[in-house]
Amino acid sequence: MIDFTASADIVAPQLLGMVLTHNGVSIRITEVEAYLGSGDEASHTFNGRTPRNAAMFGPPGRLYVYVSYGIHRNGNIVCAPEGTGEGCLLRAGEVIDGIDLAYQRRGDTEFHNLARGPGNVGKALGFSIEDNGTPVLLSDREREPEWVRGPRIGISKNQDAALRFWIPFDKTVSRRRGLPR
DNA sequence: GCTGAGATATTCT
DNA sequence: GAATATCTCAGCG
Repeated sequence: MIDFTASADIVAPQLLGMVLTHNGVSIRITEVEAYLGSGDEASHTFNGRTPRNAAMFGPPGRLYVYVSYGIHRNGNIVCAPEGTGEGCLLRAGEVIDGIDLAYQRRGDTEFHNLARGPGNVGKALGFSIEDNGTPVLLSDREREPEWVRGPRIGISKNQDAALRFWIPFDKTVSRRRGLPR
């Protein structure tokens, strides 16, 4: 079982390949990003505690959901001891259960696009603001999959930090503008 | 495959 | 009141 009181960049690779179940849909996690508490300018918690990011300072192993660009619901798993403010952003996954429900929420699309990209993960799993602080349902994985780490995506600060973790060559991992596979 | 534009909650001044 | 944000989609090649 994962020790969620560890730092986010320690927990992140352990999440890869695990099955997350929420609101009737299960995904196998294929891509995550770690956001640290201090010294990480890109983290929501960098400028201290606010009503929005309160859940990230709460007990680890819980959910932190926030609205991105006013449109998307992005989900994080809270890491590190309570009060630290670290988390792992769920960037992509492969839907393995509740597929009908996922299609219903996402509309007609390619199968591997169902939970490809952070906003789409939130949509497929039906994240909402009310889910803040709710426990995360994770299955144990049988063995650790192969994974790699690299720079994060879609942020404007501290891009050089290699805090993105993903399973290489997986169809469901978001391939952003001309970045390495 | 790549580019450009749009959407609004939250925070900062 | 203004700026920013852990993006996504349609439209084109």
